[in-house]
Amino acid sequence: MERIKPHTLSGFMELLPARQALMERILETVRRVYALYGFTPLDTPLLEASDVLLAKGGGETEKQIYRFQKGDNDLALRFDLTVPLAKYVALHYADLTFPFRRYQIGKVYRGERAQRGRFREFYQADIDVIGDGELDIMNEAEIPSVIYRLFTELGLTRFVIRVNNRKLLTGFYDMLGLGDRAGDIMRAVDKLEKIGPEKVRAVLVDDLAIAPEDAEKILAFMSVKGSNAQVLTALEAYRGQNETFDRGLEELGTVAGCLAAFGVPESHFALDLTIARGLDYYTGTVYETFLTDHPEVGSVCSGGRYDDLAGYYTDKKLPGVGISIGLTRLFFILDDVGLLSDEVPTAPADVLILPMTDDPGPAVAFATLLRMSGVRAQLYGEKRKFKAKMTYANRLGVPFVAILGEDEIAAGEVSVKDMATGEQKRLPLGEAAGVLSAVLSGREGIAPVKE
RNA sequence: GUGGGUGUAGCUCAGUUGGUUAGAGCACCGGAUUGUGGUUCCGGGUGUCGAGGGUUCGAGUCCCUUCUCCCACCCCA
Repeated sequence: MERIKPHTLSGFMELLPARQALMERILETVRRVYALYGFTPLDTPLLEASDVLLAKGGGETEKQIYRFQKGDNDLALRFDLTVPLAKYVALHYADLTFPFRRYQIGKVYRGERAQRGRFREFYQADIDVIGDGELDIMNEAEIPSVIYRLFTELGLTRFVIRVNNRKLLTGFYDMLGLGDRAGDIMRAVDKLEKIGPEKVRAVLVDDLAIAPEDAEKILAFMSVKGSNAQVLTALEAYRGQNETFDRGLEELGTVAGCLAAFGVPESHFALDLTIARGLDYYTGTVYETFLTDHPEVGSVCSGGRYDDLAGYYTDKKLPGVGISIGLTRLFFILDDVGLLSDEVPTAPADVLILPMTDDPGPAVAFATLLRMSGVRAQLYGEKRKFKAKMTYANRLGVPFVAILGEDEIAAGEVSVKDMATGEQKRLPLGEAAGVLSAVLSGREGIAPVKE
């Protein structure tokens, strides 16, 4: 028989058990924090009708989406969680309560070429607040606090949430009479940090045919840096020339002004005029979160305010604000730089029970007793040499082994071995269960990431 | 989609101007130790040299085709 060489497609992450356990822990943390802010869980199909997913049409989406035929059905894999949300909200509009706050964690698919930190299948963890007709600015101000809380609970300390406002930018470009070029310009300016001001100037002037004096004004505007207060003060100089700009400045001030009350320290928050976000549907506050030590992998969390979520599906005006965390990318980089915690108990069980006799009854009964006490217990039933059983325990990383041989069974006891210290003790069954339960509780609450 | 690399053991890699039976470390398996793992010692190579074709007395090595994966761009989490 000819064997097929097993392989996993590039751009698809596949983890070994210990790593997967850490990933699950991160997923749990994300769910817990999102729920803490009043977001309700939502799930939607991985697969949708192509006409639904591609309602917007054209552009990168069409190029990158996985699309195929099954019978007469034209299907596509979701490439983000926002479009499915738009469909969902339009479809169930009558049954939802607005503002609708949902979180969704799921895999999305993009048929682009994989590279370091770029995946073709990856987890996104989204939150969005959808308003019916209107949505207060406070929702935009609250978003950074969710990011801050979540990243902190994950164990991260070195990250910065960068915030900008699209109205500020479009207003500014309108002032220069470049409103219709805003998209191209923003994309060029977005590269400032990566390629430097000289190259951005070249792109603006040579590639985009922007007048040199306008390019100077753009670069001067983008060079506004400093504390939040300093940036806001510097922006005051532009006030009064454009209504949209002024509104953007107000909004940015409001968002920055709420930070302290929301518990976000200024050290983890930066007004950054170069942030624009590639997606063109943002209309207000935009967010990008970077790991301070690893800017090269790009944003691990981004999003913003949009005015029209579901215009392709409904007449209802549904403004919203949301963010998406690239969990797979985040996990990849943390693992890559050795930041994933090695203190998290990733063993699949706390106690491995080794029956030494032909009759498994006593071992099964002890396993049941442990599980009743909330201790994760696993039975090892294979008839192998004792040494092999111990090796198995060692490789699983279980902290305790419980040995039930003839002597122990006859005495109504069990030998409990602490794998870390090598210490071994014989205890009555009930007492052993109590001791293990007590020792093992209080091992929770360790962040999945160390810093 | 564009451009550039790569491919030898489970992993990281070495392999001379083409030369006979393809190597190292780690990992893994067995034993020392039949009720004690993680340390130590002894033993074991587990391989379609990515695939197909060609040149040659002879190909891991040279040529062609193809696939794969990686890196960068585009774009993005």
